[in-house]
Amino acid sequence: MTPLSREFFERDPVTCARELVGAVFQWDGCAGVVVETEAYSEEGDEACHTFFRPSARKFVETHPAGTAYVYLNYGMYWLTNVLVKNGSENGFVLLRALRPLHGLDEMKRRRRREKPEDLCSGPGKLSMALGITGEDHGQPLVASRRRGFQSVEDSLPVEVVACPRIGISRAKELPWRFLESACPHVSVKASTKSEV
DNA sequence: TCTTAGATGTGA
DNA sequence: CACATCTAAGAT
Repeated sequence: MTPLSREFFERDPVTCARELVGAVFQWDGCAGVVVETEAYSEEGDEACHTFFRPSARKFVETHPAGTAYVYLNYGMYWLTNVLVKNGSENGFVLLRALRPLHGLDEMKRRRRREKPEDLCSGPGKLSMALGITGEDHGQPLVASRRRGFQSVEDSLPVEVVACPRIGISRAKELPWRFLESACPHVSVKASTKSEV
């Protein structure tokens, strides 16, 4: 296990989203394997916040790669993203699902659910299980021992599939959702299967 | 297992 | 007013 450095997030969002699947995300006492992500691109992606929110463009300008971008969705769910930034292809990776590893009791308490598959199987659930809120918006997810990503070298390779993103109304066709194939902890099973 | 309606706050 | 969601409830 070695921490992902800022350089990891200084590439394009699609590559980062795909490669984050299989990494471990830890947040204080809780941790889980990333099993589902989505990429959002600052340029040419109408579903990205930067497309219709000046404040999001400002956020990209004023923060380094690896910063948490957290916002409230549908009035009640926090969604957790990582800023990806290399100068030419900026964007975000949305964390959509984890397979819980540590801190299950705390997750269960926050989620008011018992089954492990119900704890982090969706972006709103994930943030709730870990206790991520708007307070964490703008906080770094690199260069911290307790909060951030770890690569797992000695794990078996997982099969990652790409398919269209979920729950958006624009740019629906882009296959920028990445998930671990046949994993019971994802939010929605893969539709159009194309192995990566 | 699936489909549906309703709760809810904020940026533009 | 749209929105990168979730849950309970009801039908199948």
